[in-house]
Amino acid sequence: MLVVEGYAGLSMRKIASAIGYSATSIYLHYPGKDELVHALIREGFRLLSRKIQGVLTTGDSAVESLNKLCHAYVEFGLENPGYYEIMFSLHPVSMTSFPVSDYRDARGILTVVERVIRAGESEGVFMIEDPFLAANVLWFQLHGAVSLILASRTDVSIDKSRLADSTVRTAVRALMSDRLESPKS
Amino acid sequence: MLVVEGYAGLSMRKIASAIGYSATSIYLHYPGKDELVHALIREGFRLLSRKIQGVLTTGDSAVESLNKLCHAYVEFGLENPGYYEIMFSLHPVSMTSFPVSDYRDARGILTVVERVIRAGESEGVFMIEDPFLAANVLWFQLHGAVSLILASRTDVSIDKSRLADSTVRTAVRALMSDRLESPKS
Amino acid sequence: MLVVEGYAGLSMRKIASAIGYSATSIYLHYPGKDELVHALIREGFRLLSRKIQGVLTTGDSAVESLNKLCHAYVEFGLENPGYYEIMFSLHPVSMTSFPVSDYRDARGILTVVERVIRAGESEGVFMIEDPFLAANVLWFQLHGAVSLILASRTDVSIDKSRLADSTVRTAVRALMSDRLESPKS
Amino acid sequence: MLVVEGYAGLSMRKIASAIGYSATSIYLHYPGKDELVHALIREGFRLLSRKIQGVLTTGDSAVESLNKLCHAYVEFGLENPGYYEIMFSLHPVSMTSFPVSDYRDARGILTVVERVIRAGESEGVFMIEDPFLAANVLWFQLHGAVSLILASRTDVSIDKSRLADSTVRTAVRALMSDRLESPKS
DNA sequence: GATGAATGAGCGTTCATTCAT
DNA sequence: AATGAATGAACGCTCATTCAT
Repeated sequence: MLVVEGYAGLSMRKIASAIGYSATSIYLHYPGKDELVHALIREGFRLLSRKIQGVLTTGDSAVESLNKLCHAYVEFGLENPGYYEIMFSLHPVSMTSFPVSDYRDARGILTVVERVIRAGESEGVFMIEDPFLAANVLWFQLHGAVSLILASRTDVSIDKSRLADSTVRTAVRALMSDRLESPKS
Repeated sequence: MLVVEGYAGLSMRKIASAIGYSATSIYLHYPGKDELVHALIREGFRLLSRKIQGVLTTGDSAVESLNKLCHAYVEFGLENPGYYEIMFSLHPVSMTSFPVSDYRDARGILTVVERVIRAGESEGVFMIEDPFLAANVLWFQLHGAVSLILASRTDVSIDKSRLADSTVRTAVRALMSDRLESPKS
Repeated sequence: MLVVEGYAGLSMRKIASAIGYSATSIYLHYPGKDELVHALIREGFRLLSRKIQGVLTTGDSAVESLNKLCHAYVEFGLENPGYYEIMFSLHPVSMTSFPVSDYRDARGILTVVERVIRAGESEGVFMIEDPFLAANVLWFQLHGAVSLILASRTDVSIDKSRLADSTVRTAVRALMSDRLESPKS
Repeated sequence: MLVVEGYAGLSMRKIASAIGYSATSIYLHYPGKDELVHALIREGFRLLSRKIQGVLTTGDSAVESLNKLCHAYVEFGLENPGYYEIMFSLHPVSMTSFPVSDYRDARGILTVVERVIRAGESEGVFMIEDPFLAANVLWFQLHGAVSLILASRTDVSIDKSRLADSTVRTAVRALMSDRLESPKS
């Protein structure tokens, strides 16, 4: 349902009728809508996490790893627009009481990126002052692409996969040439 | 209203009472909510466009221009979360029948970026194969930052302005070092 | 509706269908159920107040006044069980945010009683230490009768009007013989 | 549960989780909610009955007995608002099919009162024409006090225990001075 | 004796929209 | 140009109850 209509189209009633149960039945498994969405978010992170873990191969160079990782992320986003929306775009106001612990999985993904970046530093191919900050910026780049493509905000004249490819290439290359000083703030 | 509550908090009733008119009166000016939001989107693009135009100064180098432009964009997003949301994140489903022509303003902004990039090429400081593609990728980077910051998905331990600064710096630098071949797709 | 089903049977939907309107329409006149019930309570007090005022005649002795007043109160309760319930029995939990000012009307009624009691003192027929306290106790007596009769808790073998009469007589006489000391608490 | 939330807060689900059983299990012991509440009502009467029996001492004068009895009743009501509510205020509509026999306990309490009144007559301190009627009126007085205090309808400026004391005193004294003719109805 | 799964009915409420005036 | 009155649809949610196990 998330895929088709996005979060806005996600109502207890619709879910119920979609799965062939009464709306009441959902409340047997989740205390309320918040918790259900919450569970979906966790599931989304689990899927993304698995996909990312699955793509990494020991023996790969840092650049190769990063490339795979970025492509996996973008692919996940484009293939799971509903999950992606609740994971990364759902307005905070709708997310009251969502346990911070559940974002640990998300952090976990960022940590993987960070680790690859550090590996690249060891290999001498990346030169980063603040790997965590760099991981965030990388994430922004990928998210920007996924987000705008999903929101159909990109020019139809450009192929989406070309956009994705360029984004990933730019993102990875940015790390390779990043030998300038970091902000002093 | 958009600023305070975001798109979710935007209802005809609330708008009506906020402007001191009856809800019915809105329908004298807009056929429906879609068209009203549509108008708001145009207004948003007008604001962003004006902000970006206002920041550019003749005589600036391409890099300087690009820096200013990027910062202006990010600033606009962070200062106008509601506008930003409907301009770039609102789910397509809610946007049926939105005339494509209205995205011309948006395109206009991209075109400005593209022009600056071309100027940088003339100056010899940028080396880009496909300036339009590059402009899009640049946009993705900025949007990713704005979007995730607005959605409160960034680690609280990192200062938001530092995130923004790093993003802009990375984005601009990416253009400067982009001397590799473009995708063959 | 209150008459037939009591407060428990008072739902926005039922009201709506009872008056031949949609449930939504009620919200055009009252912000919510609380306020609607609130308005009903005020209306109830207005009715009771009018009934009590209407029964008092200048020239009556205090005892006569009190008798009429008590009978009017009991009669009101028995004839308007729904109103009576929300006025005097509705559980406080359902009454959050009910402006205290609205109970001023209720107080007003008590004040009338108090005034009559003071008049009786002047006439030398009542001897009361604390007229306000006495007015409350009198109220308790009447309310007890109304409340239990409405709740069908009285023995069916006793005629309800006889119960009411006895209650009123006892209540009035209690004031006449009250020449003992008041509590020292 | 009745004590904390009153009848309104009494749901099968809540009861079930409170006693550590499933909601379904309750139906093994009671055909439905009505019967369960019914049982609670009986339990309430048992508690009240025991309290009243326990307070009576052989050797007490009728007046003393009556005083103790009245205080016990009021105390029970104020201490067990939930029980008191279902015993004496619950709307008849919710009580369809409640066997009248179960009110025998209630009657029993009234009978105790009646007996004390007759004892007082023998002692020459009470002069009552219809002891059963008088017992009812006495009950009304006490119930009125309990009911209005529980419903938070009394003026906050008057101490509740003072209200209770005055009520009891008035009630007892009413019997002592009741030497006038009864209604002719 | 006990339960998990399931449900229909109902709740108060909000929404975008229409229409006669 | 403006509005009050009205509505159907939908929302999240709670309830007492049933039934197969």
